[in-house]
This record gives sequence, C-alpha cells and structure tokens, in this order.
Amino acid sequence: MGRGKIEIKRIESATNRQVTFNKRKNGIIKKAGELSVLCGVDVALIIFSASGKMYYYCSNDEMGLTGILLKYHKSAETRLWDAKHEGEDLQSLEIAHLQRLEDALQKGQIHAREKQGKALEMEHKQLVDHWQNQELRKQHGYQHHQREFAPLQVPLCFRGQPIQPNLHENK
Amino acid sequence: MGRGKIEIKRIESATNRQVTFNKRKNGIIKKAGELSVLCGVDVALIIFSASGKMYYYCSNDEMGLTGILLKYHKSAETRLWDAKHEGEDLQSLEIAHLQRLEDALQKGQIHAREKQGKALEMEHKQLVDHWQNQELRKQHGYQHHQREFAPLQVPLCFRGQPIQPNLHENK
DNA sequence: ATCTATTAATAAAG
DNA sequence: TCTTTATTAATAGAT
Repeated sequence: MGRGKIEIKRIESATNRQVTFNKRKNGIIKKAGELSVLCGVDVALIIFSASGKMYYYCSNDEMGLTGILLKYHKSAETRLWDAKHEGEDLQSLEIAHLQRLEDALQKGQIHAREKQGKALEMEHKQLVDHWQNQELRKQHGYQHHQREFAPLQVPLCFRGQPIQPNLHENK
Repeated sequence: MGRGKIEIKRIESATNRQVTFNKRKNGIIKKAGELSVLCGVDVALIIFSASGKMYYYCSNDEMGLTGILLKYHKSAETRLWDAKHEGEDLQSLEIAHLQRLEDALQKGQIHAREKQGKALEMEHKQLVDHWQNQELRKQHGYQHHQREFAPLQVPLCFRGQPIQPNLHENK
C-alpha cells in the first residue's frame, strides 16, 4: 500500500529501511492496540530495531509483560498436561513452579513495576548467567530438551518507549 | 477498512468479535513478519484470545521467544545502571520462589522427571545450581533488592499455532 | 516531516 | 462459516 507494490524482502537502502521501519513499527503497534480493544484480548509485542533499540507494546498495563507471560505459561502448562504421549511424569518442577507463581499472583505478591533499583542489575546478571548455562547445555548436546523446557527469568516491563535511545531511531 | 468505519472499542456482538479477532490476528501476524523481513529486525508477538488460546509469532526461529526476551533483558540493562533504589526489604517474590523451589526439592517433586533422561537430570541440576546461586546472592546481602522484580520461568515457544485448541476459535 | 497515489486490510454482505 | 466486495486504513515514494 503505497505508490508502488514492494516485495517482502530486506530493503536494501538503509534510509528506506529506516523510514519503513518507523512507519510500520507505528502501524503494527496501533494494530496491536486495536486488536486488543476491539476483541478484548491480551496482546504483547516486542520489536527490536537493527540498532538494538527496543519498542514494546503490552495491552494490559496492570498485568504487564510478566502477566502476559504467565498466561503463556498457563497455556504451556495445559499443553504439558495434555502431552500424554510423553509419559506421565511431566508434572515437573516446572509446573510446580508455575503453580506457585500463580499463588503468588493471587496473593498480590506480584506488583513490581515503576521502581527500578539495584535489583534489576542483579536480575540482568542472573539472566545472562542463566543464558550462558543454556549455551553450555547446548554444547553438551542437550539442545532438544532445552527447547522444550528452557527456563528464563523475566523482568517486568518498561512500557511504551524505547529503552536504548540512540542516534538512528527517534520520535 | 471495510464496508464501514468502526470505532475502536470492544465489539459487542460476540460473533462479530470472533470474526474480527481472527481476521485481525492473521493481519497483525502477517504485519509482524513483514516488518521483520523488510527491516531485518526481531519481532515477537503474543496474542491470547478471550478464551485463553494463545497465538504466537516470533521472527527468529533460532532464538525463539527465549532469545527475544533475553534481548529484552539486555535492553533493560542500560536502564539498570541508572536506576535508583530503595532500601526496604519486603518479602520478595524472588525469595518466595526460592523457598518454593526449596520445598519442591525437599519433597522430591523433581524425581519424576528424571525418568525422561539425562537431559532432565541436567535440567534438575541446573535448577538446583540456579537456586544455589541465588542462595549465594542472598548470603552476599542482595536480598534487599529483589522484591520489585519477580522472576518467572519461561519455556520455549511452541511456535505458530495455538496451544489450547477449543471450540470457539479455529483455523 | 508531510503529502497523495496506490496497495493492503477488512467490515459487512452474500 | 467461507467468499466476495465496498470501503477504509496503511504506507511507498515523492516533496
């Protein structure tokens, strides 16, 4: 939709690419919001520009990305329970953990946001450590199972604006 | 874009809402893919239908949602350094989590998975290691900073299709 | 950044 | 529900 039709392949011109990125990023974020409102559903969208700047949309301010991912977990849980063919022992620490998280949610123990502090620093480090562990596992030949169950620490979201302002993307 | 203009507010008619949900879900997933390809960027999109079915798009098959979220974390890093912090130590979800993990370990809830093979043993070990790391952190006096940042285990994605098939959303 | 010609998405109808 | 249009919305290229 424009003066001409374009192929869906990487745009060669860096400037065109940048312009298109901004236009379409705005467009899709708008679409995400519309979908959420029109249909009353949760939507989370994360976009990284080529330069590493992150853009983020989350339909549910209260819930945040954490909540969206908790929902994701719930879906995954169902799937685990349904995965009869894999055996009866899928009720794992993973699920126990999830259930406990849900408990915590209900008890209102999750309400983090706004206030950032040293904790984030720690959390990040922890995450990276964790990721590196996973890389290790891959190297040890466990990549298949890692696919199925890789845990990851998820921080709370910083909503609505890019986190790494830089010279190339603005507005 | 349609026979008439519509307001962006929740669609009253359940059937209309359902129809619109499917159309727009497909539309936004397409848009996400186009944005990713045209501009060479990573995009992750998670949509939950009202009935809890999850739809998911991730631009990077190799990385998966886990990778996208890691990137997200890395972006947050910049923010970490600047963050100010408070001094109060309230009961953190992190700590609750650790406690529950500990419980699970004590109750032997992890044993079941070991039947599934070495990989699960590794995962078990990893979880324990992880827990021990955290214990170490606690001993080093970081517990005060963990309250605001609830951790959440994130599994790898089951890409491209809904996880909870049900009667109301299909195709 | 703003402006339009044009394509793409989609609301309502069939 | 699936397909078909009329119409709006998004946007590619130009300014």
